Amino acid sequence: MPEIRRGQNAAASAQEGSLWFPAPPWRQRLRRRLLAWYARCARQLPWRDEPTPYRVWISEVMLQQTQVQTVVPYFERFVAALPSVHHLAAAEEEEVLRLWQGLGYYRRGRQLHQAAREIVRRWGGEFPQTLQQWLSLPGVGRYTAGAVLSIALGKRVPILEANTKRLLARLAAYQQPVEGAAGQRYLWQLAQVLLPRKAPGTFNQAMMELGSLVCRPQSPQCAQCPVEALCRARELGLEQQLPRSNARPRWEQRHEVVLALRSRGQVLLQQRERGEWWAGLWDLPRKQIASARAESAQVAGWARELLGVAGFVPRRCFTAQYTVTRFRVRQQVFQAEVANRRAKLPEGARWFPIRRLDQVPLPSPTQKVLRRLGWWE
DNA sequence: AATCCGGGGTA
DNA sequence: TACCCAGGATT
Repeated sequence: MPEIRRGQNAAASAQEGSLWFPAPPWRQRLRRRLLAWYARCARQLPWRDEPTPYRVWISEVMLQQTQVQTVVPYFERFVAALPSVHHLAAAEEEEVLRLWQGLGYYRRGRQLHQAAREIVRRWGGEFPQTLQQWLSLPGVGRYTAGAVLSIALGKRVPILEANTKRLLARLAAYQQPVEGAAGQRYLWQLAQVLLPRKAPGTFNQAMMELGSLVCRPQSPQCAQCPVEALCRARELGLEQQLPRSNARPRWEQRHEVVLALRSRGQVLLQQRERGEWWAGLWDLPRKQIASARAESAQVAGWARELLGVAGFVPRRCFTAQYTVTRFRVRQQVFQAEVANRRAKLPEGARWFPIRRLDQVPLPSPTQKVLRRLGWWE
C-alpha cells in the first residue's frame, strides 16, 4: 500500500530544513474535498445555527482549552441568560461566574465580562471589525480573534488551534515540534495560505471539524478522511508519529488543609482572590501546608484566627484528592460546629446557608468535599 | 520567543 | 493515570 502511494513527493519530503508549502492545485483540491466532507459530516452545534458575533465570541471563549461536548450545555444556558453583549455588560460578575461554574478556567469568565463592558463603552455595543481591535480585548488572542472574524464576520483571517495544528502538521508532514516557535510560525503561515477568499469561516470550521472527528490524536481515521490522498504524513506512513510535541513536565505533589465550619445551618466560605486558583469563586477556607499531615493544634489556631472566636475544635474528617494542571493536591478536611459567631468576618469571608449552596459558584473539588460532608446535593 | 497560568474530561 | 482540550497573558 505505501509503495503505491509513494510518488514524486517522497523525494521532496526527504530534504530536511526546507519548509513545504502547497502549490495552488493542491490547495484547490484540499478546499473542495474538505468543504464537501464538511457539508456532509458537520456536527450540529448551537453556535453554528445562528453565528452572530456575540454567540460565536461566547462559544470561542468557552471552547478555549475545553472540549466541544463539555461546552454545549454551558453555552446554551449562558446565551439564554445573557442573550446580548448589553445583557452581559450589565450583569454582575457573580452571575457570570455562576453561569461559568464547572466549566473551568474562570479567568475566561471574568475577562469575557470585562470585554463586554469595553465593547459597550468603546463602541456602543457594536462588535469590532478588525483584528487589532479584537486583540485589544481581554481574553481574546490570535485564535479567538481569527475565529470570530472569519466565522461571524466573514473576514479572511486564519486560525490555529489544537485540531488544525495536528491536521496541518500531518498534512504537511512537519517533523519539528509543533509547540516551538518555528513550528508555530510555519503552521500559521500554512493556515493563511490555505484559507480561501470565499467563506473563510466555513473553511476554518471545517478544518477544526476534520481534525476533531477524523484526524484524531491517536489512531487517526485515515480511511474516512476526505484528504487522505493529499496527506504527506500518510504518504510517508508517519500519521501516527506526528505531530511531534515537546516532552511534558512531571507533576508535583501538594498538601492542603480545608476547613468545613458550620453554624446555624450555614457554612463559612471565602472568595478566592485574583491570582489564586478559581479566582472569584467561593470556596471552603483552604490553606497550603508543607507536610503530608496537618497538626490539629495548628488547624484549630487557624480556625480561631479566621473567626475571631474560640470554643470549638475542628476534628479531622477525611482526606480528598484532586488534580489541577500539573499539581496533585491532597486535602485534609477538618470539620467543626461553631456556636458563637462574631459579627465581623475577615475580608472576603461570608456565611452561606447550606440550602442555598447551589446558587453559589464553587470549584469542582469543593463540591466533591461538600457532597462527602453531606452538605450539598 | 519561551514560560507561566490553570480546570475538566476521558481512553 | 496519561493525555488531551476550538489558548491567553506575561516576561
